[in-house]
Amino acid sequence: MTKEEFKFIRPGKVRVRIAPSPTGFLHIGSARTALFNYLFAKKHQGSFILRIEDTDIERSSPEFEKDILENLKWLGIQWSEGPDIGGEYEPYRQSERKNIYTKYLKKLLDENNAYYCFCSKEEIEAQKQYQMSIGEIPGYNGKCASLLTKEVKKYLSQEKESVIRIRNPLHIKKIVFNDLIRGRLEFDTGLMGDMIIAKNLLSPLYNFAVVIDDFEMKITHVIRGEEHISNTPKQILIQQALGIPKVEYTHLSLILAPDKSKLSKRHGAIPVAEYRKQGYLSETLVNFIAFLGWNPGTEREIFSMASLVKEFSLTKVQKAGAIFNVKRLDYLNGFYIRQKSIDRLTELCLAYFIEAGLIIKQDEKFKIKETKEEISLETLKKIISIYQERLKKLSEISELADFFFKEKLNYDKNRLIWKEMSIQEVKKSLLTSEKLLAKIKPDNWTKENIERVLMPEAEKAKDRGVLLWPLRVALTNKQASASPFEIAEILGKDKTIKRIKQSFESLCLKN
RNA sequence: GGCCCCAUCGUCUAGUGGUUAGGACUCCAGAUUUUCAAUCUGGCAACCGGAGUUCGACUCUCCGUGGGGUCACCA
Repeated sequence: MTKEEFKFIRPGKVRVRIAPSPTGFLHIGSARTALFNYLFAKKHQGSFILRIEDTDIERSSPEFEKDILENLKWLGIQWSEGPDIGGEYEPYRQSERKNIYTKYLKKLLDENNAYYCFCSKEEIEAQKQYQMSIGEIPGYNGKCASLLTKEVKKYLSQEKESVIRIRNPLHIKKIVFNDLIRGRLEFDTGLMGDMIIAKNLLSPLYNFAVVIDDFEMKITHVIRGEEHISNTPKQILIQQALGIPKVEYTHLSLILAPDKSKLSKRHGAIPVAEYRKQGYLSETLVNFIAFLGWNPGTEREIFSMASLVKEFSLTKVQKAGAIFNVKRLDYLNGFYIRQKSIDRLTELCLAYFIEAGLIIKQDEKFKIKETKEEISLETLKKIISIYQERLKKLSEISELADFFFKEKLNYDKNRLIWKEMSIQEVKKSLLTSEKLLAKIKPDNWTKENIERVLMPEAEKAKDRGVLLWPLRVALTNKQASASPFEIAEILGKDKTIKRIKQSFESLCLKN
């Protein structure tokens, strides 16, 4: 822990939260904010709270909330508090806390720190236009600020449309707070008009609900995206009107699209669920996201969640926004795939085979979809193991290994040809392979034996590819693949011989 | 436009007054290899500009420039 950070932290007392609104899927940006909050909490043995900010009923949806919860859990970012539902915690929801906001709203109104405003939207808009036209800063002019109680009551009883505004205390000229990443930040309150904090007693608006909740939930540190910097003075103003303590604010730089704009719904903000579907591992995403704007200051770059917790420090977070670099993500994912045990990797990959319609699962057994022939888990493991170090994303496995599950391959004649070989030479090469392989007894059909039989023959030519390339393509019909010995072993003697014959025949066809 | 934030290789970054400016990804070359990966070795590549402070600035200050955020009865 750095000295600066220490000033603000009492171990065990830290309480942080993430407060997503369920108006979209969990994307990388909010996942990172969640992760940093989580790491900070764990690092200081504190609490990490999930609060769903669904005060905007129009835009919120349970579908999004479900997505947020699921993917947070998948990433291993587990909240440590909330209504208990049998060993698990529900998140807090603002929609379930309305009476709390009402209480504080009434208090503010009673103490005359807030007031009803009956100005129409049109009126406000016109005023704004006018202010801008004469070069003034737009802001509410305070027309309703001095309404008599009698008048307010009258309008209210008439059900005249209204909102609740907070009174901007004139004696406060400047709002200053210390951002753990950015240092001292200062704002001029003169620039802020009396802001609307609620549509009515039952419908608080964002800035108000946040302040109340952070206070009620005893949040010590608010760690959120940079887009909230300008909300912070507003929230501090509300705290002061309410007479409640300030909390520590820290603003994380944004994750940027390749054009340096903010990652947004229409520009590259890919849902976490989508990465998951493509076959990125959660440990990849966690490691990757953590390093977007943070770095332990050493040269180590591979970190599990546990080691991240150990090393994490807010003060080491970069101030500038970071561009999301997919190439690096892929590299990391390849790394983590290579670390997986073959059992676990198989488990993960099977779903992709099934989804691609290559295999089906019936009564706990796997069958090749095309032939209904059973395929053992052992065989599937072998298939996956030979592609383990080639995989960048799990989803690639079905494309890479599809030939294991197909009866006939549509050979590309040219692909069977190695370098400058003629068709005749390719045919001869295939014949040689077939002849040699036929001699191997089925019981001895292992990759070692296959290699032992073929290699001496391949060595005879100055270029091993003369024998091995046509064979490999005969077995796979692919430009690139694992070694023919490994593939032949998995395919079995019969299928191997059959494929060599099929490819030979394809060479005999005109075009 | 107002207010605010930011600025080291193409990208993610280390660096807190004196360094051959380090690492990782990408890219390139070599080794290995039937192919593609993986792996190993090597290479290309950066302090936004200008003033100041200082014996000395990537580092501190100011001014530019550039990029970004935000200006709702959304969150």
